[in-house]
Amino acid sequence: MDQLEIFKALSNKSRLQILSWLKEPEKYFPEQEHADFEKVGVCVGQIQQKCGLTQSTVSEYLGILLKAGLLESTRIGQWTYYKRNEKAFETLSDLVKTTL
Amino acid sequence: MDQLEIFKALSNKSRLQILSWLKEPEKYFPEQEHADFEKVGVCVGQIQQKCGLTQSTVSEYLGILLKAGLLESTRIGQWTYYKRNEKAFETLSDLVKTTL
DNA sequence: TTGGGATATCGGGAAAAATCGATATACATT
DNA sequence: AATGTATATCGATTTTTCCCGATATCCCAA
Repeated sequence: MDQLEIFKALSNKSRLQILSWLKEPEKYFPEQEHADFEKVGVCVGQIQQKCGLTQSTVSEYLGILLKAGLLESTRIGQWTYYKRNEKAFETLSDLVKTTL
Repeated sequence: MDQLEIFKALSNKSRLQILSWLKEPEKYFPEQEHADFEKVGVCVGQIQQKCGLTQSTVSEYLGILLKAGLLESTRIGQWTYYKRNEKAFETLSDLVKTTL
């Protein structure tokens, strides 16, 4: 768990927004055909539509959050689904409380 | 408590380092003549020496951490002392756990 | 009230991040 | 094999951050 990398990943309004949407996918995204929110999360295209950023930017941002360990991804067919890694947020919370 | 501002403040190796030093001033800084670590923290000059950055950079960095609410400052004579605002770290920890 | 020391602010050059369009890759369907 | 769709990567431009030196401000002591 690289503190600096995580804080950099969190230093962007759009990325914070994405994380908050992914906290309650059923609230912020329409039904998905091929996969379950709970199991695998939300696909890139859905996230992109809400963001209002280009596909390439959103893909990169998701990569940044993934690399920092805050998201997990699953490829199913032509789609890549992203969901939060809740464990990472708990670990981060503890880190902020005890060692930061 | 502005999430984004806080995460930006934490997105820098030197600033993280400073925060960690200020967690245990007596361990990382020599005795101070004019003030108490517990009460007011450590003065800019001491912090600068450990950083190896210029005086202006360190002053700016402390300002960033102060503005984000992570530090508190006290002016005594010609010195400005900075110490951690532990309450802010607890609040941040909770925020990461519950709302982020 | 003048000089010196501590800190803050200003202006700038270099490095990194944000963000895009274009293109590549990967998979599914026909 | 060819086409279409979803995502990833590349290259480029703009914006932001990093970090410095120079200067200004603030405070103390002589």
